[in-house]
Amino acid sequence: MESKYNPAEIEEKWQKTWAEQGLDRTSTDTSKPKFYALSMFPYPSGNLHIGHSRNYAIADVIARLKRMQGYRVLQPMGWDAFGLPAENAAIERGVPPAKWTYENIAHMKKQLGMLGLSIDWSREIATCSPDYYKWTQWIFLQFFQAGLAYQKEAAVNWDPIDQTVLANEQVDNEGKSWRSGAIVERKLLRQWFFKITAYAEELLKDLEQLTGWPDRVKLMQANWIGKSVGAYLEFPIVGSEEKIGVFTTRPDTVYGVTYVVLAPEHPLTKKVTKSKQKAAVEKFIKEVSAQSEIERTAEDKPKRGIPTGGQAINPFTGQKIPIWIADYVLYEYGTGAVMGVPAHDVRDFQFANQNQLPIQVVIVPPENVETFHEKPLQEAYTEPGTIVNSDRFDGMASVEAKGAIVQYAEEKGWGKARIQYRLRDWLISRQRYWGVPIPIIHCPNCGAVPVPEADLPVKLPEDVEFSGRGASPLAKLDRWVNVACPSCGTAAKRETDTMDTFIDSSWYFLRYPDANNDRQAFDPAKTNDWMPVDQYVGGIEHAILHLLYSRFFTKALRDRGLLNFDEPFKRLLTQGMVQATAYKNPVTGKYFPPESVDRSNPLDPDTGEALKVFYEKMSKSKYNGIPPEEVVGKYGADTGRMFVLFQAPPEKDLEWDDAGVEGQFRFLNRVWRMAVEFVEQPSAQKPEKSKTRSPLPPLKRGDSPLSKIEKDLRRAIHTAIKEITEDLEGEYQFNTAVAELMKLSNAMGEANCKDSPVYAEGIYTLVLLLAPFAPHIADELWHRLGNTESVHIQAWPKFEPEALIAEEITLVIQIMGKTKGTIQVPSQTTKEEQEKLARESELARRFIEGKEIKKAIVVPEKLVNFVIIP
RNA sequence: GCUCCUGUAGCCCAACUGGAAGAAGGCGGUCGUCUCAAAAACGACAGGUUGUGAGUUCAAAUCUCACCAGGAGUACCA
Repeated sequence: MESKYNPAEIEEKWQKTWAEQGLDRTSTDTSKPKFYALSMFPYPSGNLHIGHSRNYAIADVIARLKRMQGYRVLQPMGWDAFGLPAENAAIERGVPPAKWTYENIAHMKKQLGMLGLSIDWSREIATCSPDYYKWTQWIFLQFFQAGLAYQKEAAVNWDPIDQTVLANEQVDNEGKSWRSGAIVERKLLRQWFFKITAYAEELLKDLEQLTGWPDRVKLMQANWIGKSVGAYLEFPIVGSEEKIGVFTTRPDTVYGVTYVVLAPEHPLTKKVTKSKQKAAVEKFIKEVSAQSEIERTAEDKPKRGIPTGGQAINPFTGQKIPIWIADYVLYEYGTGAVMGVPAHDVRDFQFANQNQLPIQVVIVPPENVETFHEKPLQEAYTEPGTIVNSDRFDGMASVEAKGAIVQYAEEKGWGKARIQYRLRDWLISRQRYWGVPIPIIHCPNCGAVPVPEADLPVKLPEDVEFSGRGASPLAKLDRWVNVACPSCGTAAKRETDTMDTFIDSSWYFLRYPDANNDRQAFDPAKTNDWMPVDQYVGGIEHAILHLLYSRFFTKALRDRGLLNFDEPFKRLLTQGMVQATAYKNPVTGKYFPPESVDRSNPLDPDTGEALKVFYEKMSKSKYNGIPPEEVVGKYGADTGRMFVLFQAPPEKDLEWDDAGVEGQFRFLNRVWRMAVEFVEQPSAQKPEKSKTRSPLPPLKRGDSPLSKIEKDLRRAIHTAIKEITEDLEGEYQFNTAVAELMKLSNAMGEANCKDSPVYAEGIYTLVLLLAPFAPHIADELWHRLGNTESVHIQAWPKFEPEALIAEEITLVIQIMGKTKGTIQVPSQTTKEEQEKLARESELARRFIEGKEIKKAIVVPEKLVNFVIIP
């Protein structure tokens, strides 16, 4: 038997053994409680780097812990396999997308295998497989029948690089595409949408139940949904039957409205414009529409507007007020028109001042009702206050006036209460090839007709050409496009758009519990049994996108009677990125591979300029991605796992550090040596062999009571069990859990009782506690200790409370909050006894002699603080 | 601009619900043991105003306020 720790050998051996024994298969023993551990499935880009593995290592530790704790655990894996890179590979290199994708999957699956993850591969799914996307199409049809999928013409985000439209969620705050980084353009197109807005209120409200989610993710979703409570009010147009509807959150300011503004795109613009203004208005609209979205909404840009010459009536005051159009009013939000209250809105104030529009104060600060009018307003007063100049509402508090004015408006028929959301419907069609075909046939007689269920899947044709230009390859494929209408038989055409790939990932977690079902998307009984996901692990970048869409899908499918729960992910852990050193020329922006530069003096090999050295997210383009093979080959997967778990708390970014990796390797070596020496030592107290799932194999204990050394070691052992279990069950502090493992190993090394059964208990416990983190070495050592079954099916150790009790404890003595020293006192004494012992101690007496003690503060088992009168 | 997070030794990071100026663990550093030497291993050590300033408290890294620095989200949403 080799006595040196050889990770390459044992890792391969155990991975093979586990596979043969089916150790990673999902248990079907329903007498056990279930635990569904899920990592966000990867896009098969071709290569895994060590950054990805952090995600899987975290989920794997949790899955392995839960298995040892007696749960039946589902930890599946799959591939988010549709998407543009495959298509780009086809355009650039002529490789068919399917071939490219499946080859990448094969390679990445091998890489994942090296990490020793306890994944049930019998449930593997790939979203690009017809077995899977058949059901994506089926779900689309469910949505279509429920009125949740519809077509409309809308101004949409067009990505000029990827040649497709994008959903709002997929455009960042700089107006750039999430994928290509291109500035998106506005286009008016007829597209497919999912009616996610129908669930706006529930998506917002149910965030409250997600107590296992990080607050910031919930906050981001709440902001994205953007609920505003206010009123819809109508302003009749002078000389017309029509009215301008506006949404406002400040109905309490309606008596201060001095003008109304329409968005330039607003259809009423043409009707209200007087002939004198026509030319100027048209010119203005042309200028605005020529601007890009970002130009138009730039922060420091002055608000530009122009009068239409038309007038409206403020029904509350009966006054005639001018109608303007301005670029700061967004057509897409609310009604595309706003009421102007310059006295009480920052933007309106700025706009009114620029354009010499009147300002009417209707709310004043409650403390200076009398004097507020004496000076002209310097800025908008947006705080609550007392209502003035508002007829019957004068003197009312503005917060109360909100409701009163809305009620009054309802009585008079001028408007009503309204809740407005920022969330828009989800644009789901994409003008690309490598995605799920939308199962719709457009018939000249019947309109949009769903493909009958029996004809699913609508397969993606494989013999297509990729030019990379113009319309999607599907649109050019006549023999695929032309089809008879399923309803009336007339010559009709297939929908040639494919679905947003975020649809594929909005339900994959529902498929895993029943991944090989060829008759249903999933058997509701199985999915309802396993769902919701107990622990979901993934990147923060999906805080809105994937996580919001999945919540929407869950609720929509629940309402179709397919699911019996409201939320898909009970607990969410958003892990930080793994960063590595990147070398960049700050002038040219070019990155260099670390091996091409001198690390002590990094210079650009081409120009000789000094390079900037910094940590950045691992990526191919920055030459700083570390392939798992490199780490696994050098130190083994166990070391790699230990490092990413230890180096930083899971939600924080982590900096790759070669020296730190070596530190973990050293630690595993130390554990190895300790266990092997124990096995080889003849005098060691080996426990009886046991096949049972008892917390620990029963130890042979002598009759003699434990020595102090043994008691101290035992306390260290059980403290480690307690701390590590808490770290893994509560807030997921893998970094401190690993530190506890190290502490235990240090305590073992120092303990001078290698022949004691307590030492044996320590060895066994250390290996068991190590198992979720470093599964290979743990199983190898477990077997070397004489066990015949895997460490991973053993019961997780439980700490014994009495083992934690120390005989003596240290009490801190403070005088006026200043520490003066410590005394040793017996443990398990009362607060009063502790105070008495402290008071009588020589240490305290030195300070309190002859002084009056005002009071003594006792923190049990910790300190006694005397407050004295000097 | 608004909202949120972070700020502890050369570096990464601990510190339970406020409770020791002995702050866990790791990396790096220094010194020693071992060795012909080195690596590995083992042992020992290393003066840090807990970003700054104020406040609350018997007691503050921990609570409050202001400021500084870094990061994230969001941005004319009416």
